[in-house]
Amino acid sequence: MSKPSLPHSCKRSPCPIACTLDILGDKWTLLVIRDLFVGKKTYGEFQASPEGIPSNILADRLKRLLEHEIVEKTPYQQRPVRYAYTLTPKGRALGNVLKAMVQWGEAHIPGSQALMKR
Amino acid sequence: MSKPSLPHSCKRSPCPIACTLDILGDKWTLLVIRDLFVGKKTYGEFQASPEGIPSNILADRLKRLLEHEIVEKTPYQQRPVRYAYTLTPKGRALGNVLKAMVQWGEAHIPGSQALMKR
DNA sequence: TCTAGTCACTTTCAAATTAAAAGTTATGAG
DNA sequence: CTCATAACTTTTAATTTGAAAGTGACTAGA
Repeated sequence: MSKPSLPHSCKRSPCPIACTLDILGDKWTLLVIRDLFVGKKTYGEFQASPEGIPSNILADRLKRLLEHEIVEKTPYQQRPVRYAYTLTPKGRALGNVLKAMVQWGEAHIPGSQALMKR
Repeated sequence: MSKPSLPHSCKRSPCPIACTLDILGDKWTLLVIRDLFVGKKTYGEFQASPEGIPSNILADRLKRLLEHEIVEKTPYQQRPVRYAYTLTPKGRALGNVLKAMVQWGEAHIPGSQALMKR
């Protein structure tokens, strides 16, 4: 017994950065979370964002975020049933990550400009 | 003339989060930057990190980080020539992004524990 | 000189992921 | 019926990733 089998989500190492990237280290996940932060709630609204996330990727990412309890899904109407996604406290805690990225992007990437309020 | 052609690095939209993710939105890039923050400098040191980045991916990411002037490469010896990578000011400015990820990971991912100093 | 070893990559190729587009399901409106 | 909408799912091709082996420039040792 050499590898002590990392608990839970930590797939590669116990480093919190590696663990975080195992969940949201890709091109799309944090954009969905950004959308939730600015008040978007539905599948259609996420799809309508200017970056144009592919539909299958969106479905996959929402599923992962649900599994990790970063977002919640509740029906906002019956017949036909339609869903609203919202951030959990765990998801809202990602605000600082987004904020740091906004700051870095605005300071260092020419042409980037904040759309996010706050 | 409908699409005003986004300047420079902004591939998908002018949102600073999207622009930032265009550069470092993947599973490995921020781990290399983490390594640089803790003082690792050489290709071999990056490869030796516990997550085990594949060699071709490491080469690709270092190239991208050089292109974006997030890291610099300088020979630290001749005959045979060997290189040291270091963060530029632009790269060091990513400290807040890493810090936010460490905080979130430690608070929300069971089993994750900081290895990074400060 | 021959052999082994180190470092910093590069190449190869199979497997996994992503992207684009079209299709599905449930339902209401006309 | 037929059309429209929201929320997905499926299909298929293209791209990216990962694992492993290979390369080039040397150095040190037998």
